[in-house]
Amino acid sequence: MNFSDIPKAYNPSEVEDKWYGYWLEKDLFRSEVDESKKPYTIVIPPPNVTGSLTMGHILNNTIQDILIRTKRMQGHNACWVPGTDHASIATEAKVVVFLKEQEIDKRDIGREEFLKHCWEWKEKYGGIIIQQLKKLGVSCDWQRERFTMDDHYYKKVIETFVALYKEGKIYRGYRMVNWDPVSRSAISDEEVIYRTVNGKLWYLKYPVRDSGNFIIVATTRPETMLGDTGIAVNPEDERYKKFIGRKVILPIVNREIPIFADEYVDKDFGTGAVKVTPAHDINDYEMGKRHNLETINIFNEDATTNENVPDDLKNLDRFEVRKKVVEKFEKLGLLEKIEDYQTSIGYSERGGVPIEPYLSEQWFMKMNELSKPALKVVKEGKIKFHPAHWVKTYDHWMSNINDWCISRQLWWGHRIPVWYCIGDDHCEPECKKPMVSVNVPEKCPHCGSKNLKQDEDVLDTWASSWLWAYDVFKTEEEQNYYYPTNTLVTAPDIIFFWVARMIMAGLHFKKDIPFSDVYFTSIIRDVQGRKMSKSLGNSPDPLDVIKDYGADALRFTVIYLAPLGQDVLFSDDKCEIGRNFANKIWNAGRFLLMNKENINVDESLAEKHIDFSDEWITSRFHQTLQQLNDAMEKFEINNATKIIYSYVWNDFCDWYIELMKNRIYTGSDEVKSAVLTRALSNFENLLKIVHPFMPFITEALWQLIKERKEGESISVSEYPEFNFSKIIPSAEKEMEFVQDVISALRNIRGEMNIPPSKQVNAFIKSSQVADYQVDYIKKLAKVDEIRIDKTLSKPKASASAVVKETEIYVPLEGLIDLDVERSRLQKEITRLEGAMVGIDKKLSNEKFVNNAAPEVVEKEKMKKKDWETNLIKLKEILSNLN
RNA sequence: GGGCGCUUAGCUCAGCUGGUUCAGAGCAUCUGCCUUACAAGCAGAGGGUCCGCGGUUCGAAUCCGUGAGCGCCCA
Repeated sequence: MNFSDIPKAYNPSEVEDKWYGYWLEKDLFRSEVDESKKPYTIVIPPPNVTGSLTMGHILNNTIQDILIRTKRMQGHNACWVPGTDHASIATEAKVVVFLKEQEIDKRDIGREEFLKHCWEWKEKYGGIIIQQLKKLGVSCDWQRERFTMDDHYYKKVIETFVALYKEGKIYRGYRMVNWDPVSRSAISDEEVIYRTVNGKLWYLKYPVRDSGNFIIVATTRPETMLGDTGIAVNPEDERYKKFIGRKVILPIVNREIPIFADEYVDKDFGTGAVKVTPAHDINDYEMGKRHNLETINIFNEDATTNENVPDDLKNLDRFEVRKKVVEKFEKLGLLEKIEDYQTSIGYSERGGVPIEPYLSEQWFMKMNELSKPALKVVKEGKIKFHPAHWVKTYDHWMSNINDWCISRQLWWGHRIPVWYCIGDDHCEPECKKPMVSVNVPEKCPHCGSKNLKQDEDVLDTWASSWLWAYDVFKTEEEQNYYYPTNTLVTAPDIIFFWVARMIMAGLHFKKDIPFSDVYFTSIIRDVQGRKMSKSLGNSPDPLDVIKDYGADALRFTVIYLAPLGQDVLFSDDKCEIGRNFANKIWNAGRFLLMNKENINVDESLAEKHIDFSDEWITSRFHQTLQQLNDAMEKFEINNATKIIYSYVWNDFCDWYIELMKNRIYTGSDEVKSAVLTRALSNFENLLKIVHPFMPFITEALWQLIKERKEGESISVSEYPEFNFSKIIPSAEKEMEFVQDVISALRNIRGEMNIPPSKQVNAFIKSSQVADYQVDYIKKLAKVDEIRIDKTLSKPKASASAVVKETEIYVPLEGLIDLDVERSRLQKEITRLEGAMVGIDKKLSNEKFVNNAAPEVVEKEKMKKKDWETNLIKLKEILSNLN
């Protein structure tokens, strides 16, 4: 191949599809049970099947891919199970809207027909997100792709319901729930989002029966007065004591309702008297139970008024009826006043409208027993959270957990496996009992009737996805092998919805934790710090970003910007970080490949002609590897990118490649071969540690630098192993010295404004500089001739520097500006003097010398000695400047 | 009201269990360069009372207390 044809700039689009296709074709991400290997398992947080990829998914899945690719290369049996979630309420809402556009109401077409539309919808839009994920380069085992409504999984969800029912952990109850009037379904506490809104407080006057008095109540929801069945005051409230036990006439409705005392009432809120609507407020409901109040439901399922209100107010929307009620009060002269009032209102996460506290028959799961062990494993550290501070949030929620409302008045989802006998005339009282069973019961066990009806409701989506960590594995054998999984990577906003519930399910049904580590990702925001949302239009389409910058660039950038536990402020153009980095790697590879055309690669020379720069880069590599392993171990993935970036750019490219050029261009054939052979091997190691982060470019280069056999891939190559003996302090020290000398010379050039085209010479007063270093210094500092002599004296009209007691002079007859040189030297002297003051203060402080660790004191003394020498020399140079 | 997190260079952020001048990186800025891997680049430079106050300590960006501002979660 002619490597000179390799383009100067990395072009991701040419590379990505090709290699992703190759990986899939060679089935490299397939995992099967293999007892001889240790599994490393991740289950994907299943995205909504009909959703599309967001930046959050990018971050989340990149992290998973980094973990799984690293482990795969390190020899684990890496298994990443992908899949999607049916997202009951979200998907159903979309289909409802879609049908509505064709003027179809789901109630008109019925359940069967509606579900057909849902499946069609799923076929049409499901899988888009999976295709998008593939563009990101993720290494999932696609043969294991699961869907929460697959037959197998569906059955498991149903079996779980039945099992928990039999254990007495699931029950049916008539309760006040969070009702979403748009989807006409109950939702869980966690799906309610509270927002502070500017509302009003209406003061309504209720006439007290048989007296000329009124009681004034303040309310944020005047329309609910139609369902009022009592007035409550605090028993200690002197203002109202005389009214307790009397009745008021409820205006408009003309119902007599009692005035009673209850501790719950806050004397300082409003007027101190509150209206009580047991059917439409959770606190009122509790009070109603305590005082045997009537419960009057005034709303239909869609929050329009029902037959329990006066005729002229029937069938009105809740906000419309509010207006009318207030108008009526005003007309009756019973509206005392209206105040502005800030209040917190619960909105449905899905419907986007205020939720309605609503009494209905629902299925609940008892959480108390399930939550206790789930809290314990996290508090004891059996499951580790990253960052750890989420433990507190988890603890708080788990300790205050309520029973979980698991039924939804929806059709798309896992239909509750409960049947009711609607029997015939022969029904027994027992026939009222629900029949809970995995399979359709043939007949009522009590009356023998075959006239049965299944519960209309489906289960909360999370009541299916909480089994995800094990039921994605279909066989006992697989579950035993892959479960518990290793790491869960997820967004912190579903810590309760999903993480907590998976832990409960895992412990209860599998008797073991579902994963040992949970990585909570950052939240991606826009540059102004706003959450990304469709309505704001501030959410970039990741596929566009991939098109513009490349998947590797996007992956790298997002991780580079995402420290553990911190939000990420993202904009497309930040992907330049990753794109430039990819380009840097590409060109390093290009450099090596171009030289490969003229230089033989000869493995037998790999250990020949080694100098300090070779030892140094190896030493740096192993130090990098050590830091990298450590960072990955601690889930500091963001830190890992910085470690890699710095090694690739600052060590490998800036110094190693630059140093190598001397020998590559001017060495003997054998030297050239030795240097290039080693360089390619070093580069291969570099590619391997970058690969989990940037899989495409590293694969492309890995395939180019050596002949590879069909089916080989960097993604299944062996990860480099840290070797302590490869860290060579002497080589690092020598390199540091050479770097310092070069930097000093470059600094002189820069400060003196000497263009690169202008050659200069240098004098070095030292016995430290070895001949073989001189070539490197010449090349990198662009110096023509270097004279080394430990006795030389300073040449006239020269700029100077002192590096580790070595004096460097650059004669600049005619070029030097003495003022510039003076200020250069003075700056360095000032810096050193400042440092000396600090160190003198320390060392003359007896308490420091006595209390500090001896090695710290020793270090300070050494520093002082070095700086002192340099300082003296610099001052001497400055005073002799001419 | 309770809990959590954040505040370090113009911007975005690193700085682990106090100790190398510890005050850093990237971007942005300024200067000089198309030096045969890379201008998506190279070399050099400028830039900060580490939010305020108090404490512990020989020594604090780092630990403790407190105040202010910002953000998130829960009630």
